[in-house]
Amino acid sequence: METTQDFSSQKFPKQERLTSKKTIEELFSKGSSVFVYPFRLLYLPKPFGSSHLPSHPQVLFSVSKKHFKKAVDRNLIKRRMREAYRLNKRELLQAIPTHQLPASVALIYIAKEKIDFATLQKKLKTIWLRLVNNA
RNA sequence: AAAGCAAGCCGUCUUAUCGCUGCUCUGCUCCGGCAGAGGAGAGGAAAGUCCGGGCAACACAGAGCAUCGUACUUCCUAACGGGAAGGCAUUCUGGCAACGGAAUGACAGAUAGUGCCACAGAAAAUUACCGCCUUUGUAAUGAGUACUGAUUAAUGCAUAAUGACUACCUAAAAAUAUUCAUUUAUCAUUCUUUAUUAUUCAUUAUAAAAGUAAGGGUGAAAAGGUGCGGUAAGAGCGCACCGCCUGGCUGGCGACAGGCAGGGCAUAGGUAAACCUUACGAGUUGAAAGACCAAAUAGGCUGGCAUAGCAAUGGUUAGUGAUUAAUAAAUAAUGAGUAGUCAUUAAUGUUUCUUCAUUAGUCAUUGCUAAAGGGCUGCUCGCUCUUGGCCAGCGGGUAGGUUGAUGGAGUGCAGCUGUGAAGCUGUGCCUAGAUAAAUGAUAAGACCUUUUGCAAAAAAGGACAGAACCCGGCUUACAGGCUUGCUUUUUAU
RNA sequence: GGCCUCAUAGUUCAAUGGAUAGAAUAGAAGUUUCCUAAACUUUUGAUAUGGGUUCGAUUCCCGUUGAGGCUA
Repeated sequence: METTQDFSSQKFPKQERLTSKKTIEELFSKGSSVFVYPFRLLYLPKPFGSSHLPSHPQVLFSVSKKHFKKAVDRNLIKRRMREAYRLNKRELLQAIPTHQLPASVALIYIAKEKIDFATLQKKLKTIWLRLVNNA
């Protein structure tokens, strides 16, 4: 496991995604949030004294069905968000010291219209910096 | 060639980099996975969830009722509210017509019953009302006839009066008769006008009775339609044609069509996407169903150890009592003896032993109970707080995982059967399988569309839309392109 | 994923299949007032949408769109 500490990897395997229903519920009920248009970011810090150190947070991307009725649009935005995170993962993770990394992060798309990939990337970086300052 | 309509088909492509999810192979592994290579990875509607089926769990003797759905016929199909072929109706259209063509149709039943049909209208379904017609009564008006009265005029083998003549008689006269005249009066007839009465006819009004359903401004809809006859007036009352109903016949598997005979038209208005009737069908719930594996945790269960209580049995220990036997010392008595001392006895004491009883403890076994301690009030009940252990096994089961779950009522081609939907045979082909949920992002190019532009080129954009167990349909959305057929127009030969 | 309900003026609601679709309130204009408020008068709907049944549809039936709810 320690060998996968390599930040240079642009991979985004399943361990780095948030899949557990329970932790999602916990995140949405207890997590603190940061808001930068067009995102809202929910995060949950690591449980105190947990022995095993995850090298990366578990991330979840979400788009509201109310704002985007069609599944095609939701899929497109989620894919763009995922790519933005994946391609900038190294930079983003190095910005935060390892012990301060949140355990789980939910990235929620708030805007009501589609945004192109470049600006999406920029906004993702700014909201991540806000998260760093808050933590 | 262009345009329109219809049917069918396709529905962006290529490369690079970085990724995502399965599959196969190889290697490594701490057996959880990891690495490398190869190859695969959204649709015609994947959508809506409107029908139907598979599959699964539960329910279920059978039948009926209720509820829901379907509704021209025959066929196709696993099934269907889908499809095919037909029938009928409506609309449009070609044609002089016969006869076609196209589109649409929730297209069973209103002659089983109930309900509703606003406004208008006589009336919305029983027929009633008005009206028409006939008869009768009454009234009025008009006409005719008759009677009566009045009136006017005319007429008269009428009457009377007067006069004359004649006859008779006579003195004369009167009277009588005849004839004539007169015109007065009366009467009669006719006519004019008028009145009354009666009657007849007509009209009107009114009342009653009978007939009738042709007509009655309306309305979406008015009790078969049109014509002729017929009638007091009318009426299928009769007849012709059309429509309707009934029953045979012929053709068709059938829906139905054709024709014949009869009924004379009624229990016949519309509405069943009003209730309803008839026939047929439907058990309920959905893959987040269901099946399996299974951490952690927990007053689940079982066993063992430990704990607390109660009861019984047995063992053991101790005490007490009784009993039996033994017994040293002390005490008492007796004897020997001055005494010490010695001996004997004692229903006395002590100790030990046997047996029995009882009490207490402890142990074991068995059975039962789980509680115990504290607080609130002294007790009971009640409430409340603390403790309620350790080990092993088992069961259910949470997180999680596996499965269900992707090759099938699949599809291209050919042949055969069938009008066709479709079926059968042969042969070839195909292969998404995610699970907070992959199938992408970026860059470059090609293709297409739009805008600007003479052009070159530039800019913007790439339809509708994303599998979630699977399949058959239906519905809805859709830029653009291709093929075929039909129609129209233009050009050329 | 599955199931159910609803849609009427700007807003909140009403309506038996029967016709100009009402009520309250808001908005606009006017009257009143020195001005405002209050009061009074007038005005504002393609009944979400497209079809069908019916003589006639807000109402009945079908399709589409949107909103809300239930289930796990």
